[in-house]
Amino acid sequence: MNTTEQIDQVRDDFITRMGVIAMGEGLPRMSGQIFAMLVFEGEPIAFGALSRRLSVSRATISTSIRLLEERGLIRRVNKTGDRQDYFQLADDAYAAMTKYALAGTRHAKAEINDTMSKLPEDAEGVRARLDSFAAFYDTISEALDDVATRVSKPKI
Amino acid sequence: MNTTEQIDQVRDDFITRMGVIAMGEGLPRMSGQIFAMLVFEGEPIAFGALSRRLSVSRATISTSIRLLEERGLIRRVNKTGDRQDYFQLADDAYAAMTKYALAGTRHAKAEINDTMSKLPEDAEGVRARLDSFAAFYDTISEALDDVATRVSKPKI
DNA sequence: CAGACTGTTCAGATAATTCTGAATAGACTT
DNA sequence: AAGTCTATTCAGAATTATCTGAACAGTCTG
Repeated sequence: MNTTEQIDQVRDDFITRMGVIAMGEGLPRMSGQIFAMLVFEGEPIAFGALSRRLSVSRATISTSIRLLEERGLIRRVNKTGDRQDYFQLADDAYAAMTKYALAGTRHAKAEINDTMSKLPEDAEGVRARLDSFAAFYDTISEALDDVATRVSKPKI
Repeated sequence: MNTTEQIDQVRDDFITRMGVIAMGEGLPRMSGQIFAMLVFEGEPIAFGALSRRLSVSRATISTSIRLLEERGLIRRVNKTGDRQDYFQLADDAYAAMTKYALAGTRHAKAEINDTMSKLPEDAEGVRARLDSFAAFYDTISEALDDVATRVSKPKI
């Protein structure tokens, strides 16, 4: 087995695993696999190549790509002289990932707070418990906020 | 509208919302709703009451409960003189929740590391990119670990 | 012991997600 | 302009997740 074959095998394995990990994080498998492929390859990959190498229809690539773009995880780039779209990791992909999670925990906290605001004055026990719950999401949010800044590339 | 009716309405609304939040965090809606109900009520709730108040079959309660127990989020308690099982939040429910997430990020990092170990020596670019990816999960893991300790009740 | 009640399991039903192929529209080439 | 290549959209197919009812085993009660 030569080096190229070895790398191909490692890459396919990595893609498979990251598809599973992605599902655990609330992302569709295919989006995770595309992300994994972009991490692995580094350089921009063509739309058609994604469809071919992941053995999946162009329609699926299109919708998976959209999700990744919406979350700020990937970037669409043009190669002059080629009509295809190319994709690569966003510069701040990991920060974007973190911020998305952060938005989720903040939203959860907001929902809890909103619930609390509707409680009658005398519902002290409930209020205390919801407060603890909200505090938990707050603690996580703080931690994620910290991660986001640590992970962000310093803009020069 | 009296206070009891008001609280009932707020509770049902809270349960609905938390079902949605739970889905966003990779938990089935019903598990989230049960968890929400236990947070809201504070005191132990009977198996039958869960089925009735969430308008769902006993089979569903049984499997949802199992998931929550496996994750250490709730506790099954006995009431003397009552054959039903009762459930309440685990003492360290929020810490358990955090630890579960932490296990996920550590697993992700392990998968990436495993992939790296299979790379041929000369695949420097790939190695560097996977290293950044792993470092990201590491940063999140650290943050979650910190949250876990901050959220844990000090055992007296 | 017979009957009532409890929680679990599992096959099948139901609902939700994800993927595909066909249709479409835009852009480039000749 | 006609033909080719591109990405997107969308209705329906395929897959996956979730819920249910029935069967079951255990436990209590009379």
